[in-house]
Amino acid sequence: MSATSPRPSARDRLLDAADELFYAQGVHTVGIDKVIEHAGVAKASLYSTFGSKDGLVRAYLQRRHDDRRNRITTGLERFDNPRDRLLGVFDVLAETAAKPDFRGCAFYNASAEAHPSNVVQEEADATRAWTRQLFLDLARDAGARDPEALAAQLVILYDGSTAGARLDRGPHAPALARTMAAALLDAAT
Amino acid sequence: MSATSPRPSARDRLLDAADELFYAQGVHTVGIDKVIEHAGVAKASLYSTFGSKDGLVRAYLQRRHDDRRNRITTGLERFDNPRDRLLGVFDVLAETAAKPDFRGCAFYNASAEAHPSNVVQEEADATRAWTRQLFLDLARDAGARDPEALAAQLVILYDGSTAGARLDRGPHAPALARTMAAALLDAAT
DNA sequence: ATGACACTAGACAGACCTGTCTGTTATCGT
DNA sequence: ACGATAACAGACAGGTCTGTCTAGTGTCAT
Repeated sequence: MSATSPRPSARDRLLDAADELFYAQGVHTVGIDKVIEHAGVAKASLYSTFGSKDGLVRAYLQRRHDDRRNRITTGLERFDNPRDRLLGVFDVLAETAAKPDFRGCAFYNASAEAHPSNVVQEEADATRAWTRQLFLDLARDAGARDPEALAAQLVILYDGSTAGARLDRGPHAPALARTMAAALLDAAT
Repeated sequence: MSATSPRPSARDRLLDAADELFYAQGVHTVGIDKVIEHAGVAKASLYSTFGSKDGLVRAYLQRRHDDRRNRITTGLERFDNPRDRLLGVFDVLAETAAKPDFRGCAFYNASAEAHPSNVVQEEADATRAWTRQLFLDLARDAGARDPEALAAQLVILYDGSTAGARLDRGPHAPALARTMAAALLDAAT
């Protein structure tokens, strides 16, 4: 066996541990010691790799952003027409929210833990801008009369059903948001 | 002058300070010492009144819940027909979100700071149930064919525009949600 | 005026936090 | 074979956190 896992680098193990712990318990609640213990890594490795806890938090959020982008874009590939692709965003959300470890939007959560850390603010803004642009592109492709207006409405449905899924613990809100989005789209084309 | 402020009790000053600090900076970030200093109160008074920090957090959330209920119900009194009253919930939200110190839903924020504290969970659930019932009553009064279904949709708009107002820092999302709610209501009666 | 009560001030214990630093081991390219 | 690199383990400093405890102050009803 040569291709079998030559043990991931300290960096990767740290990111894995950070993802799991920060998302499940909050970036502020989880201390450095818990992360390195869970990663099986020395503290010096963390600080030589990421510089500070803030650096690790930033890397965690960036990876969350990447993962989310991939999850959505690959999730939409299975659809072959613009309408389904637009609504598919809510399908993907419903799938994600159905998982037992779903805890809502990592960016909102991190941002709510305050410490007006601009690190979090920046990453949250970046992800939000991406989402808005995604809906704008999809609305255009689907032939909406006013894509900007439709996109803004879809963002509200997306945010609302994400929050609802977290607070009510289940994918009902995303499923409902999908039917609302369908009605919106039909009225807007 | 006899009726002029005989200095509020330690309890009231603690709640005022907790409200201001917890909401602005998060229940986890803000320590006991900051609260008592801001309230001008001795630490022993806090612990004899509320028992623990968790007790103070619970009282803070309960007062938030009461304030919100009052804000909404009195805010709706100015409307004289069911339709405006239903949409008025979003007007009130837009007014609240326009204030510079608005930081989103206190319950979601506190819950996002984790420590799977059931105190927070309980209070959040209570507020959510109240909101759902409010929309249900208003939908019924407005003559919706399926009040339950309409209420569920309105909750999504409410959650989404609250989150949007926080993350995008302004009352645009609530205003948009109001027009969406109007369309929903017109289609459902 | 006396005792109950609400409150103040602040020291303290014990835990936990971030970040630094020392010293050791293993792997790899040359 | 050797030096660089990456990683390990863990002690330590300095700070902050919650919660407890002692001791003193002011007010009010009896």
